[in-house]
Amino acid sequence: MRENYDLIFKLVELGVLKTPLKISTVKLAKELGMSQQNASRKLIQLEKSGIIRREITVRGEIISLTQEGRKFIESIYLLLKKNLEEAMGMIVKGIVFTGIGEGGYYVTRKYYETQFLEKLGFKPFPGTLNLRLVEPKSRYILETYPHIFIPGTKTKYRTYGWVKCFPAKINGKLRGSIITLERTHYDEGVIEVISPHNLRKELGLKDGDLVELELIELK
Amino acid sequence: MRENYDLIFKLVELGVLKTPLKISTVKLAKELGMSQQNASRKLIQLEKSGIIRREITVRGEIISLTQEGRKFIESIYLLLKKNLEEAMGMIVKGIVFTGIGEGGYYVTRKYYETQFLEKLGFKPFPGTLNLRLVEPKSRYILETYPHIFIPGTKTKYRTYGWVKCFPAKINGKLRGSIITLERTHYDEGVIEVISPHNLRKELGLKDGDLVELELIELK
DNA sequence: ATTACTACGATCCGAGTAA
DNA sequence: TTTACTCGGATCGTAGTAA
Repeated sequence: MRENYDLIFKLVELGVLKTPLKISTVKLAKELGMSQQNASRKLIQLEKSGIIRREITVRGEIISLTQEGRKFIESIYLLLKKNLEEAMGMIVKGIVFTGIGEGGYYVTRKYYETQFLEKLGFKPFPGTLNLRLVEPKSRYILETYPHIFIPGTKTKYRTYGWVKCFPAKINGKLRGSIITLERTHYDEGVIEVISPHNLRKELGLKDGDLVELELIELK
Repeated sequence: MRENYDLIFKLVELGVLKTPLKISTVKLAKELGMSQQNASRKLIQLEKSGIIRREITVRGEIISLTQEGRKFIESIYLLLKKNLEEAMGMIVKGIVFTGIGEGGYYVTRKYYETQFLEKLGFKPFPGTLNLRLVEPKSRYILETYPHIFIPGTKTKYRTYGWVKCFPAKINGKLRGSIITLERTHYDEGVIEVISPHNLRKELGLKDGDLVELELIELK
C-alpha cells in the first residue's frame, strides 16, 4: 500500500494531529491540487491502511488519526529530527596552508568589503586563511547549507565573481566565515576563511595546523 | 513531479544529510524493496527536480543533497515538529459528575489492582473520578495517544474487559491516569480518572467543577 | 561490476455520473 | 450539496538488455 505522503502531510497541516478534521473531499482535493474523486479514493486507502478513521456525514467527513497513524507520523518526525540535528552545527575540518595571496587581494576590494560589512556584519582582516579540507567530500555538504550570497559585479576595468559565505565559529572561539569563490585557483578540496580577526596571529596558527569550523545556523 | 518520499526518507536514513552517500542502485533498490531499474529512474527524477545531485562512477554513484533538497526536508521536519509539539502535552478538560459507582467497583478488583500497580506504578484510591469531556471530540484525539493497555481476563465467575490507561497530571498537581474501559455504561463523551490520591478530597472537587488533565508522554 | 534504455503489464488519476 | 463508483488514458514499476 502506497503511503500517500502528500495527503498525510496536508492533513497534518490542516491540524489533524490536534483535532479531528471536518472537511469535504472537494476542499481537500483543492488543497492537494487533485480531483475530488482521487482525494476520496486516497482517503479510503489511508483508512484501509489504518492511518486514519473516517466518519462520513451529509455535509463532509470527519477525519481523525488512529494511534497507528500518529505513530507513523512520529516515526518520520523522529527520523528527520535525528538526522537533521546530527547534521546541524556541522564541523568542518581543514589544514592551514599558505596560498598565493589571491584571497587577500579579493577581500580588500571596496565592493566586497562593503558587502561583507553589510551582510556578515564585520570588516574582514585583510587576508584569507586557506584550508585544505580533511574530508574533501564535506565540501558538498557545505554547499547544501544555507549561506549568504554575494553576487558578482562588473566595473569598467574588471569583473568580480560571486562569493558564498558560511558564517562559522573558528576553533570554538573566534567568529568569521568560510567563503567559496566563483573565481578561484584552488580545487574543490580547498576553502578560505575570513574573519574580523587576524586568525594566524590570534590563534597562533602555522602551516599544517588543524582548524575546526563550526557552522553557525542561519535563521 | 511526484516527490518520491519513500526514496527521500530512505536517503535520509542512510545519512545523506550528513555526508554524500555512496551507494549502488542495486543496494538502494533492495533497501526500498523495488527493482534496480526503478530505483535508478527515481534517482534521475529526484535529480531533475533539484532535490539531489549525483555523480556516477564505475562502482556505484555518489548522492548528495542540493540546498533545495535540504530545505525541502527541513520544511517537512518543521511542519511535523510544529504540529506534534502543539499536540503534545495535550490538555483534556472535563466536568466532574457523580457516577453509578461502577468504576469504583472495577478498580478494586484484585486483577486490575495488580495490573495498575505493575503498569502504572501505583495502587489506585478505591473509586474513580467521572468526567464529562468539555470537548467530546477530544476523546478521539485521546484514543490516538500512546497508552498503557491492560488486557481483559476471565475467571470462573465473570469476565473483565480491557482498560486503556493514559497517565496524566491532574490540575497541574497530582498524578494519576485517565482510563477508558471496554465495558462501560457511559458514552464516548465520558472518561474516568484514577489516582493514588483521593482526588475529590485533596483537590476539593465537587460535581460541576472543571478538571484539567495534562497527558504525560509515554517513553 | 555498474547505470539506464525499451517494452509491457500494473496501477493510478480524472471525467462522468449514481446515490 | 455530499461520497465514491466505473471506465479509459496516463503514469509507474519490472524484466530484459545494452553499454
